[in-house]
Amino acid sequence: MNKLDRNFYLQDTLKVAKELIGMYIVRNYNGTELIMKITETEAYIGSIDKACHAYGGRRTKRTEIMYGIGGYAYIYLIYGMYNCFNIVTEEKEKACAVLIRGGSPEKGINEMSQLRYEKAYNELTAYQIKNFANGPGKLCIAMKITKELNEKDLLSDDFYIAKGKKQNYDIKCSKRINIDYAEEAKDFLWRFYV
DNA sequence: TGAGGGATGGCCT
DNA sequence: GGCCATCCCTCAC
Repeated sequence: MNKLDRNFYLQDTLKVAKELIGMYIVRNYNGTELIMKITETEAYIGSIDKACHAYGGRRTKRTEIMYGIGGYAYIYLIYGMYNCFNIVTEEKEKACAVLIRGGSPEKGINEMSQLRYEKAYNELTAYQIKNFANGPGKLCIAMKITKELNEKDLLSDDFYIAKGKKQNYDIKCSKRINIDYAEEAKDFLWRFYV
């Protein structure tokens, strides 16, 4: 696969969030290559964004990786049970990131199906297929993305993002999800999907 | 097809 | 001690 280089991640966060649509998350899990096509992202823009963990320059042990240079994974536990996978963007100290909100399985589908439902893919119901990875927590379950991958460099060989074939996606944008606490920032159109 | 609620634990004040 | 960038089941329609 055609791995993205560092410069890609150093661009404007909204641009990165949009261009990630249609690209691939590649992960080597116990010798099996898992590939997920990205279908939904959200941008979180550092100190100015009330929905961002780094809003107002808030800097803690958890958010420290966001203050580093782009191209690293920021993975955290949400609601006590689920992981969310983010990609840090832009230069050091910007504390911006893109949340991967959804994807569709491309390779290693049966392995991912086992991780997700403990069933072979061809045994899944239509409902389960529809809900395979259409949410940040679900996507992380399917690819076994856990805290162990937090702060990992996405230029590594076993966990990275790869360019898709040149395709024209009809990319839509909308408000972000479940950030009602973020006041005016909840209305920013920083969610992208196909 | 959609609303309602419970599970669950790290993080931060 | 309260808050969460979620998911899934149940139940009604």
